[in-house]
Amino acid sequence: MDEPNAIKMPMSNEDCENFRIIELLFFAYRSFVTDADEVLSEYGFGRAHHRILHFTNRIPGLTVAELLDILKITKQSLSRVLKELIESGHIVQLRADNDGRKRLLYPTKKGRKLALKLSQMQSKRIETAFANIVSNDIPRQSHAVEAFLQNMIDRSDRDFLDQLLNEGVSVD
Amino acid sequence: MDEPNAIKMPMSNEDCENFRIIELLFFAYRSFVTDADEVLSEYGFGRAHHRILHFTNRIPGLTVAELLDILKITKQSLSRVLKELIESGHIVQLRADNDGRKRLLYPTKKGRKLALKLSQMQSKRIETAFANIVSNDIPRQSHAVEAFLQNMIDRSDRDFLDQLLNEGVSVD
DNA sequence: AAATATATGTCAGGTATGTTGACATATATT
DNA sequence: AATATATGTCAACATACCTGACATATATTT
Repeated sequence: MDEPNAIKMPMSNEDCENFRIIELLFFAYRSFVTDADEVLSEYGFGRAHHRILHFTNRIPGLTVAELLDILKITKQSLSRVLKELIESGHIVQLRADNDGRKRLLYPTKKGRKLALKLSQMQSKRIETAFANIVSNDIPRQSHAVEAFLQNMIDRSDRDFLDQLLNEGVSVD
Repeated sequence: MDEPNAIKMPMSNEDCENFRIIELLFFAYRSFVTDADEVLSEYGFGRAHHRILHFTNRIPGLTVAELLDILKITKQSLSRVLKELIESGHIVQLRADNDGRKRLLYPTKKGRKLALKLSQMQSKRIETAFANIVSNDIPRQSHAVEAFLQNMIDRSDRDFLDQLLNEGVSVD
């Protein structure tokens, strides 16, 4: 009964200056996190495991409370995933000498190895993205950022998206 | 029975050059997406709704298949969320003239308005992040990227994280 | 010493967003 | 007429988050 009232004009940069950056962030981040997924699934792990493993390796001896603060999730949510990482021998908990309530989290050798493997995969993508920023992107810093994000996106996505978002769709 | 074998050394840049970028991406992206959450929840919407709404506004008249390709989710998953956006009057579907099977997605006035509101929130953070790249970050493009990502992170997180990740934790 | 606060863990149930597999329908194409 | 394509829908399930309530061990305060 309502007439559809469909708006057929695409949103333009006049509406919002940073559409391109907004979208690049979305796709770049997706490619970035997806790198690790395949390896993680071999262990029956997900992204939640990855985050915990990463920060435990990066800040060995951090407490559960600190980890919760970093990840901004609830202890119940952390608990389940952390338990699996402990059972699989990737992380250990040690009682703090100065305060017996605190449980300090440390990676094991196994945990360190996996964390490095995952980080190096992500690092490789980042390295390539930096390397492929061509020098005529320098004049404006925003261009370097834009180029970086663009380069972070999977090749398979990049062409498809560029076509869709830049050439656009006919507005009849 | 197993001795813990806890590793107490933090991972360093020698292990992996881009730890800093990896972490900045994580926190920057989190701040970026969290901007919209509060507004979305007023409508009973989540991030899935946001993504659909965004691309429907950005590419009005896109098909369901194209949207699935962009979001890389299943049609069953899309369906549930899209249905809510249609029922709430943010998106309409119109039959394609040239192919009656296709349902073209368009925002309504209401949908356009919400999409713009959300984009402008995110754009504001991006704008500020660009503006606060100080000029001595220019020499290397990577510095501009790093500064940008750093500036994208919520103030409240930034100081806490900087302390935790740079000054580190005592390794006894 | 007793009361309280802190750090952690756990039980139980709920939500949002994704998945797979099977099947239905309408429209195009061969 | 047969097949392919675009979409929708039913059902069951997985992951990763949530809230609320309660338990336990250790520190700190009174």
